[in-house]
Amino acid sequence: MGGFKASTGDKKRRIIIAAMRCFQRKGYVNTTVDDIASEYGRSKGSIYWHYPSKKAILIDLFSYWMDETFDGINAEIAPLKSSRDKLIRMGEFFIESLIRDYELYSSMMVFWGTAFEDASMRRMVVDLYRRYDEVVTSLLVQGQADREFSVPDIPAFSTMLIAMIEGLIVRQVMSRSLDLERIRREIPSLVKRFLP
Amino acid sequence: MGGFKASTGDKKRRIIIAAMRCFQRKGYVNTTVDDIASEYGRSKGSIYWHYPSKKAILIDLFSYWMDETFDGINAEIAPLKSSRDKLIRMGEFFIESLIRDYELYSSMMVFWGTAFEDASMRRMVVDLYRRYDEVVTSLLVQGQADREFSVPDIPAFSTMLIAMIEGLIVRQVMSRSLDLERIRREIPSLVKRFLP
DNA sequence: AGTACTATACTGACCGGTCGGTATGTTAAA
DNA sequence: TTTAACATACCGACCGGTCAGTATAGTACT
Repeated sequence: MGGFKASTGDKKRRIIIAAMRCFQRKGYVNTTVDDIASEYGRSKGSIYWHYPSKKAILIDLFSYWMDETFDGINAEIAPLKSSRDKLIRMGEFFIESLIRDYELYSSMMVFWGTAFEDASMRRMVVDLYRRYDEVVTSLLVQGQADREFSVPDIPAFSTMLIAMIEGLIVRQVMSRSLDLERIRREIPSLVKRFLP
Repeated sequence: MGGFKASTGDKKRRIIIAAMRCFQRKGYVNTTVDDIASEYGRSKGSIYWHYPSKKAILIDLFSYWMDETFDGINAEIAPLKSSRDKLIRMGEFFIESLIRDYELYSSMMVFWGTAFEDASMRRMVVDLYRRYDEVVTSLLVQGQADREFSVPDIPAFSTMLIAMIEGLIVRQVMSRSLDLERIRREIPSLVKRFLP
């Protein structure tokens, strides 16, 4: 993460970044294509040369972010052996990302906003859930197989763990008032209670 | 909950219900005032006789729901003695409400959507968080004082418990695919792990 | 080197529909 | 006959999307 570097004359990438900044400041509905164009430093027509619609920009931004997120997670947990440690690291990673790239996460939350209004965006968010679920569930299965811990109901616990992370992100973006450092510190003790 | 009865010729109440149904189907942005009027069974001019703006309807709906929710929670947990039981009951109550009044929760989620776009709506959501926090924190403090359980960091744990509930609601409204009965069954064991 | 041609990238005026909100008139009950 | 409650017709700002034209840079032929 922390990525989104606009270097190589990749126009679409640059437009995505411009859009991200606008969405972050004004939300999706309140951002006009002219806003994006002016942040991009070009005119509106130019935007439409690269993208067929405003929504296509949002979708592209979402896909990009989703890929980056999963690459980040995998890189973080790959070197660890214990499944419990991987889950702890995953939780910490999200909170650290939220602290570091707050603006990014903030702009990503517009997806949730649009998903409540738009079926095709909702499908993308649901796909994201599915991918989170795959990761967490496989870690719970692995840890149980290795006799690291035992959980009564893996799908239910997986769902609840993911829900907690998501809830924290949503809340922080809304209120900007959480003591994230403090929460990060409590993650190991929390996961250990969860998975004794 | 399960309320929102339109009986007493209270026009504003009826308008709120009509708006709720529309928001639930189409989201806030995609619902026009004409939609609300037609669901209300009257014309647009009539809506504007009762409410000064579309947003005022949303805000009124939110306040109404917020009050109902906290009344519901208090009624549920009042008869219980143990703080841990109260927290379990609270969790179960939310899941049960989500199963029973799915449409209601679904329409409430438009607040989150608008809150990402609109500062005044965000303030209302933040106020809701504050009220949740008050309830959960006081239960954790009480339980700790009664030596029922011990938590290392009450604010952090309170935040995470609330985040989990919120995350579950958001996800269910998005995906409609959770096995909520299963999750409800796991709440006691989860809270007991959380608060040993 | 000069010319012709082409693909890419961009401009900005413009259109057309939508929708929140308003102005004005109507009805029915007290 | 007053007024709460509603209907109808309308306004106008806003904005996503279009399009005819322009600029630039690479290529190919002479």
